[in-house]
Parts: sequence; C-alpha cells; structure tokens
Amino acid sequence: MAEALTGEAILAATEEVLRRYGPAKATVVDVAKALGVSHGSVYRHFPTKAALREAVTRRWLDAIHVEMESVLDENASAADNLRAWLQHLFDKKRRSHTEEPELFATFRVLVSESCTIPEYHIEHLVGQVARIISAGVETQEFVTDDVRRTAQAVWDATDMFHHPAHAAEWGNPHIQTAFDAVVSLVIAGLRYNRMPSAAGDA
Amino acid sequence: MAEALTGEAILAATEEVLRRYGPAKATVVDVAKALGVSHGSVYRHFPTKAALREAVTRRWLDAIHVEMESVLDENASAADNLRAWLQHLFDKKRRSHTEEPELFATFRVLVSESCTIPEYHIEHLVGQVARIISAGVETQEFVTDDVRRTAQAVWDATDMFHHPAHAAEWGNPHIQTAFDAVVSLVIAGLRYNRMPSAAGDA
DNA sequence: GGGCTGACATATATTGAAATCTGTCAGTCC
DNA sequence: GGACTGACAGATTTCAATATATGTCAGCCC
Repeated sequence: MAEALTGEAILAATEEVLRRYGPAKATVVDVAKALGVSHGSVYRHFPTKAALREAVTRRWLDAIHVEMESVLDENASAADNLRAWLQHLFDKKRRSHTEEPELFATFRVLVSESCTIPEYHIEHLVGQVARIISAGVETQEFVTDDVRRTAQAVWDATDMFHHPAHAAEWGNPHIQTAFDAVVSLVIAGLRYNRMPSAAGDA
Repeated sequence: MAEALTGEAILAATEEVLRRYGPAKATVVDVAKALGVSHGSVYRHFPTKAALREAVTRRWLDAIHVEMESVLDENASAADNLRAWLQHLFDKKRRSHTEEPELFATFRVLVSESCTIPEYHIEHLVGQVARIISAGVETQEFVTDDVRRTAQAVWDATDMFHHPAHAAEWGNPHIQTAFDAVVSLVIAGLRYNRMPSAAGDA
C-alpha cells in the first residue's frame, strides 16, 4: 500500500495541476489522476472543488505573507520601510503575474467571486502596513490619529499596484514611475495626515 | 422624404439602443431600425461598429468633462477644490453605474479593449487635476516640483473611485469612509510633496 | 472499521450546425 | 450625382445535442 493520502499531498498536486492547466481547465479528476487515486478520495478531504481551490490559494498567500514580514528592517526609517515594503509587494505580484500566470489567474478568479480569501489576504497585509505606520508614529516620523484607517488608505491608494484587476498595466514601461510618484505622495501625506472624522468618531 | 440622416441622429439613436440593450446585444441593425433606414446607411457615416460605439462614448465622456469643469470654485482653497472635484467625479461615476448601467458597461468594454478613448478621458481629467494643483502651488498651499506628474499620482491614488474595474465595490456602505481617508491622505501629501527624480530629470 | 473505489445523478462545458450580424457594393431613386 | 437600399460573403453568435465534470454513496478491501 502507498503512503496515506493527506490533505497536504492533495494541495501540492492541486497546485501543480493549476500551474499546468490554469483555473479554467483544471478538474478534480486531473488532481486525482496526478495522485493515482479516484476523485472520490479527494472529496474525503475537501468538501467541494471551490474549497480545494481556496485552500491552495490560501497556502500560496500565506507564503507571501511570511515573505513580506521578512522585508521589514528595524533600523530603517518608517518611510524607507514602507517604500521598500510596497515595492517588494509590487515586484512580487508583478513577477507572479508573469512567471506563474495560472496561479495568479486562480487568485484573480477568487477575487472576482468575492469569497473570503482575498479579504483575509488584504486584512493581513493592511495589518503589516499598520505596523509600519505605527512604528513611524512612535518615532514621530508620521502623524495620524487613526493608524488602522490610515493603513487602509495607504492600501487603497496603492491599489493599482497590487489589485489583480490592474495586472495588465504592470507591463507598461512607465509603471515604475507611476508607482514612485504615488508612494512619494502617500509618504508625504503620512508625515502630516489627519483623518476627517468618521461617523461615530470620538 | 424625411430629414437627411446625420451623424448626430445616428449617435442619438445608438445611445438609445445601447441604453436599452447594452453593449453585448446592441447591433448596427437595431440602430438602423430605430432610425427607419437600412444598416448600410449607417456605414456611410461611421466606418465600423467600433467607431460608432467610440463616438457615442466620446460624446458621453465630453459631457462629463464639461460638468467636471463647472465644479471648480475659484474662491475655495485648492484642497477644498480638489476634494470637491474628486467627490463629484466619484458620485458621478457611481450614479452612472447604477442609473445607466448599460452605458457604463459600454465604457467598461472600451476600457478593457484598450482603445484610445479611455486614454483621452484620463488625459483630460488629469489635466483638470493638474490645474487645481497648479493653483494650489501658486498660493503656496501645495508643494510639488512636477505638477503634471503629481496630478497623475493623485489620479492613480484615487483609482479605486473612478476605474470601472472597481465599480462593484462602489455599493459597499464603507466606501465613502475609504474615499475620505484616501483623499485626506493625498491632500496631506500635496502640502509637502517632492517627487523622486525620474530618469532624465532636471 | 475506515479509507478508498467506481457507478450514478445532476450540473456545467463543448461542439457544430443554423441563425444572425458586420461590412461591402452594385444598383435604385430622387 | 449623391444619399440610400438590399442582396451578398465572411465572421460571429446562438442553441441544442452531446460530452465531461462535480458531488454522492453503497459497497469493497486491507
């Protein structure tokens, strides 16, 4: 008897199948075939095809989250940290789009289906931005009265450079110039930003 | 004999047909039928269906351009002007998306086909932003060493609130809060922004 | 017993033939 | 003579059939 069929093995095989065929063509039967089992076995570990796809994407995103954590430099200024972090994320997404288009397309499908995965991804990354900003507020490099909300604003303002809907523009030769301009503007804003009061504000 | 068939009459009929059927279903034959002529006549005025669609969209966008011009208030501060202008544009696009979904969808199609129309639209509106920023620099309310590039950065940073790819999010109840946060951050940035040197900079 | 199989019902995707649409143009009619 | 028509060729879309995929489950095998 071969090794027991684990969820992890299924995820690895699914990622491989997605890489090869893309989200439109990959089937559960393909995954089972790659593992040498019947497709019924796959359903013992994942209730639906959608759940399987989401689990693979989540694993992929988690790896990105870990990588992004490692970009932060405690000795750098908050502005430098934020710029480097945003640049790294942009490069990462751009490379992913060109070098593993099928996995990227899978993520794109999940975004358009508005499942909870992209929400989870955004929440995590905005959390990292919030930590960078928070450190900047600590050293009085940045000014803000609502770190979380400002972090979300930084995320939204740089949307073009991480939202998959804009991936087609990432090949444009001027995109790096546009990125630099937006990031500079945002960082300048962080040096002296006060949020307008939201409904129910203190 | 009826009135001579003019380009303007064809555009009006096409807009009506697009409103009714949307870009996916509207045909040149429908337009001709609405005008009581054969579809061959339409081709006497517009070389292709795409050209016709673009002409209608251009007319629609031009009306928006004119309306946006009228939002500017010479007595207000540059910051207030910019905020009001961005808010007006956002409201306009949002209303267009819900109240004339088929025309909005037509614009969306042109954007995804990357014809020159959206480029023209963006160039015009970024020009208006540049004028607001320029006035702000004049009064020393804003600081920037490249008005045009900064205007483009403001446009890019607020992308979420005017790019049709994000239209689905415009119904979200928190979207106004997100808008306010981004605009505040951008305006704060304009008060003390210096662009990084681009290649070939002075 | 518990993980696996494989046949099954239902849902989704593919296919190819028929219908419709786009774009052209010789000819009509004022 | 010049704006319009309507028949036409080729491209595209539609629709119904057929095929493939998803998800279930009774039964098999270690």
